[in-house]
Amino acid sequence: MKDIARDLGVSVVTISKVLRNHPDVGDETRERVLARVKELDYRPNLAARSLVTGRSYLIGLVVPDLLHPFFAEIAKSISEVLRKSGYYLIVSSSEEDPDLEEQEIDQLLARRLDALVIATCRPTVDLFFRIENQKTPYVLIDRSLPGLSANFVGVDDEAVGMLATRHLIDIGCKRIAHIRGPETSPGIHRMEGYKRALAQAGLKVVDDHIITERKGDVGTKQRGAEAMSQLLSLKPRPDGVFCFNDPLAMGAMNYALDHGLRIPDDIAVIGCGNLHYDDSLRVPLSSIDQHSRQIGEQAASITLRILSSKTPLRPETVVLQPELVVRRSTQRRAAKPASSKSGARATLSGEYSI
Amino acid sequence: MKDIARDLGVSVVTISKVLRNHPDVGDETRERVLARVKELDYRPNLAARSLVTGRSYLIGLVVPDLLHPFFAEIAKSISEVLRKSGYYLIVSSSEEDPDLEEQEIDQLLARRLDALVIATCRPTVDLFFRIENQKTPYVLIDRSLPGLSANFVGVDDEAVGMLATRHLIDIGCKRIAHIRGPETSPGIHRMEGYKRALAQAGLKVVDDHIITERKGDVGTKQRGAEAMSQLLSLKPRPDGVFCFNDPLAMGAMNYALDHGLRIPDDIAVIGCGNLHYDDSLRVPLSSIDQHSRQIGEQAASITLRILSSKTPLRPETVVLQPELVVRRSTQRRAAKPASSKSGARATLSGEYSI
DNA sequence: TTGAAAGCGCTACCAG
DNA sequence: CTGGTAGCGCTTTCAA
Repeated sequence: MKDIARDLGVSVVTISKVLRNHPDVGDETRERVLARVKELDYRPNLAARSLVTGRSYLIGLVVPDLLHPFFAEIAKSISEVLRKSGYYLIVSSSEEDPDLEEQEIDQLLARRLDALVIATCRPTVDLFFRIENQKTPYVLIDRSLPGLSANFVGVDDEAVGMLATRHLIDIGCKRIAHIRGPETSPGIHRMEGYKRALAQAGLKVVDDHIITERKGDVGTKQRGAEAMSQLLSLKPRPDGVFCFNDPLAMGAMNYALDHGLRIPDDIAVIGCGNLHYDDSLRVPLSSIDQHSRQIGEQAASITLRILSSKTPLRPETVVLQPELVVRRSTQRRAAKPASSKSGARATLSGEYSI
Repeated sequence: MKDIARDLGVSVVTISKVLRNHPDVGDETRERVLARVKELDYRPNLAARSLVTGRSYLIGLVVPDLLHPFFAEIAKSISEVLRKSGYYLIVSSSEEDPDLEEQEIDQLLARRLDALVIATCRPTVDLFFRIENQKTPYVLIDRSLPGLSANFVGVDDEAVGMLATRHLIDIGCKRIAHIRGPETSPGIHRMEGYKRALAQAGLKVVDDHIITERKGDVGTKQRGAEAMSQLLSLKPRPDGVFCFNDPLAMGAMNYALDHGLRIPDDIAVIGCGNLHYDDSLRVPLSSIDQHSRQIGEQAASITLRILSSKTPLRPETVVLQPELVVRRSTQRRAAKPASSKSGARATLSGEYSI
């Protein structure tokens, strides 16, 4: 910048103004500066700029696993929305490791980002108080934390559990199992929904029917297979399984099929996530859609709202209603009429905001 | 920092030293500083630091699509390697849009990152000369650009095409089609490999057997279905298809199955990417593994090497050899013995570096 | 319309 | 071991 100033015989201030489209600058001068800037392919140092303005136009996103399509899709939708307002997304992955997540967040805080969007895998709230201390605004997605009043966008996980379980009941399952997720809010609430649906139908909760994920595990597909093997050793054998997510369901289905069972006739399976490959599996998988795109978009909107507001806003919560997508893995002969190539969408659409 | 200095009656310089583990500081002073830092949960402003040191410890990664597991996996592996050396990854997605990619790269350059890793979707080299002008080191992955002598890590795409096509020939296919990829180096070279394998086997290249992706398209799965529908209208019908990647193959298989064909008996299908769900599909999909993890790791190593070298290194090229993974979609009755649950791995392992 | 001076938060350099 | 001074590349403020 100094160089350009010297070359052109103007001051750095003038250049700075031109670069920011400040009106206070003569047309001819502006042209000359622009020409030289283009010539040199000069780009102002944004880090230096944000040091003085106090705004980086950088938003951090922390997810537990970028390889999971659910989070990849969220990253994509957040990024799209932010970009329109000139914000830029930094994505980082905690690999489902609370300690790594802390490091990542520390790093992002130290870089003085304008805001953070976090799908946390931490069990406690302490870290978030520290974030608040730094006055960095943040939005939680997918997973909420009890005792923390923060911005949150996610799906109604209890409804997920109820929708899935009730569907299994509807198609005639009597012994419904649940391969549950981790000890985060979705894992907990989906299981609660499962239990509640059973109770409402007058069915008992059988302890052996609930398979708990061991911690610190990676391959959720293999995970699903192990869980299914446990379930199949039970007698009487369950005739329906609600899986915490689709990768788990995929592994579970594979195991059942490889052991000679028919899906859904011998055992029906439903997952959650409605991933794009669900309809191409050995048996197309019924699932609960959690509206990942919308989660991202809402999280981004809230972030932008906070950033553009002069006064601190009070925390906002957006809970999306899940949606049942029926495919072959739960379509029994005499069951519901609903059916189509891409799966029939049913019930409970819409969203509400508290 | 100033505040701490005032509170403790020491200078900011001392604090700075403590924070960077500089040896030149008294034990007692160090303790006092550390204590106060912890107390305030103080984090030095890394942006300010990098402004003066000229190093941000930030590496940018630009991929065409984060939702694609291939790139997600690369992102993950790069990040893991870099983290160990204290570098941090900024991921951004170009959505297969050359203009967007340019914007993203401009943005990253303006932030003065230490290096860039790019899977480009641009057809021309101009942008990269601009990057070189800025003296920002970069490594190309997956896609190379003719006429550009840059660091590159990728798979031998011609070998991919040959391996896949030869395999189809081996199992007895006579009319082998190719659903090709975009006009980037992998798309081009895989097709060349396909043609070469045909030629080597004395088979003719039939124009109608090569389906070209229309540009500016999104859903590669639907893409595959459309391509397959074209192929099935041919007479005589092809009896084998090599697809540019697995999502494409997934769509193609679905279409064929939905139209009453048997895979592999009526038509064999092979893809590329060896994605984690390949073995769970309606017909488990044979594929060519491109070693995504290794691509990421190598790219990260090269980056680190450049960053730690005082003198500019000359461009490095790493070409990984692809690997055939056989599953049901190409396993015909009387064919190769190779077979196992997770697919049999065959041939050409290893890697070489030029 | 232009630019000189001050300073964002930090580190490099060198004198004490 | 400690700290004053200068300066990274930019923007802000305000006087000319």
